[in-house]
Amino acid sequence: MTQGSSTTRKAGEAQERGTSEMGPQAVIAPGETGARNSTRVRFSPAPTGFMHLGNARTAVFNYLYARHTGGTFVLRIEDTDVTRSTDEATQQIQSVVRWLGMDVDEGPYLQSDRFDRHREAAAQLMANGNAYECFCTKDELEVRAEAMKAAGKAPGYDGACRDISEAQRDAFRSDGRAATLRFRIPEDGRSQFTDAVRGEVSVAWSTISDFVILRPDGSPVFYLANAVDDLDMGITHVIRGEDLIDSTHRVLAIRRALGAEEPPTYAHCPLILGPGGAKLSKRHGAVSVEEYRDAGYLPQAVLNYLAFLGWGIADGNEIMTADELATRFDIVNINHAGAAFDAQKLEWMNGEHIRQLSVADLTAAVLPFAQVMYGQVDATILAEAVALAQSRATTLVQIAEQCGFLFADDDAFSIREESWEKLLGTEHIRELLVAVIDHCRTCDWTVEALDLRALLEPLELKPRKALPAIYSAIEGAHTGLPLFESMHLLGRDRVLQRLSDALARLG
RNA sequence: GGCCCCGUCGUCUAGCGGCCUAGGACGCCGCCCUCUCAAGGCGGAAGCGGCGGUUCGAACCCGCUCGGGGCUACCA
Repeated sequence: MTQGSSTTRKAGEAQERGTSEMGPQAVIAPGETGARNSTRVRFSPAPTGFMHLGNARTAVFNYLYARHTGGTFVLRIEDTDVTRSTDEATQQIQSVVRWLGMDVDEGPYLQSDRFDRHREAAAQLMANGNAYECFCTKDELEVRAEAMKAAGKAPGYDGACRDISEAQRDAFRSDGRAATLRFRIPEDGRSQFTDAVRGEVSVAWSTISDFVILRPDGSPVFYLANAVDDLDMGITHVIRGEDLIDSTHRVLAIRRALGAEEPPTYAHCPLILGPGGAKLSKRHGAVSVEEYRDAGYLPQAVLNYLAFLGWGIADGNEIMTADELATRFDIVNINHAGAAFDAQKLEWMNGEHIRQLSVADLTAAVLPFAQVMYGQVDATILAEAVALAQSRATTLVQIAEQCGFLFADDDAFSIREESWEKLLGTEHIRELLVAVIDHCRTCDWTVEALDLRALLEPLELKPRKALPAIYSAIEGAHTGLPLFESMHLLGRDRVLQRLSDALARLG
């Protein structure tokens, strides 16, 4: 609960800042090219689960557009469904947004802090005849919807309470029935708006039935809260998933009924699909941002990848920083077709970003993973190993694993099954190990002196055939970080120990 | 069922009536480099869902068809 109250307080503060932000004069910091313009976008997820990649992509688009226009990026938590919303999810959303490097300019606002305002708007809608009380119970609605479906008709609300008399309403109330508030949809005509990515979107009102805007417990439903908050918060651009495109007609209707003049610009983005084109789900593997974070993905890589899902530019280079993306990003380049999530491409992109990091930065990123795996690690040794691993890994976890032979306790060191087989299959393996041991006992402990290739010729062995065995003995795998550097980092004693262990194991 | 949307290599995409014998990227295959593995370099296979129009000319415009998706909640 501590978490919850701190979130609420934070949201409240931000809210005040938001309303008092308009000072008499806008101050432009020296060196800045211009004032923040009036573009206001918001990322407004429902805190009902983990941060899905689709949600994250929506956040990225909004953030990039805010930065592109010099506008304001607002975070609003749509927790109108109190039964499904959790404080943990609210925290996770913020933590993921922060991890991805997206600075929130305003918020987080919690819709649950604004229920009074939503109820006020609902009262206004009731007063001007755009909403009415509905006393139908959920069970009744379900039964009637089934019946309509069976009759081959659209299963929406049948308007039973639309025009009942005050006397009937009183009767329902004295029956102890609780009322929801429904929005009154126009009888005929069409709803129409211009979508920045879809163009003209229109639908007949007759296909939309009166919908609930206020629950019996007084909490608002999405449509109401969404309309009111976008209005109150001065949102100018709504960038979100295409799954919400049909709800736009309802939100816009509420807006108008509330007396709003100009609607915001809506931009509905294609959904992110799983492999095969089906909806992306847990069946397809990791679908939450947290999972990628924990698997050793760099935030800048995830952001980069997500930016190019459903958005594209002609330029060949796809590896970009957040700043470059913000410069290039624009709504006109958002695609129409759904985009399948490609974990392989994300992995490749992560590798690219890993390679762009300085060794110091990469080491800092790998350190927490290495510590979880091996306890305390020597930062200097780690940095040297990371430098060797940088071009050999696509995730931070892989790097930590490749460095494992340096940090794992000696009694925990083991050789992979297939690598031991490789060693066994190596010609003159005994002589080779003996020669390497002899060499390592006395040679200078430098990378140059540890170049084992000179030892191979007398045994008539090729590096390509023979060295993997030594890789196995030293690193526990026949593939790994460059051998001579690795031996140098491991140190003479441990190298000799591992080599003689291997020799002994040969029997 | 109804309403709405979408359709370029396996995947992400460029294309916006002639610049397209369709470009780039991931993945895949081959070669080079090389102490393993990678990284890197070079090369290759692979696509306009289909059918009709319109036009001198269509990936781009129109119609139909097929396929995919979304919505149709007191979820968002």
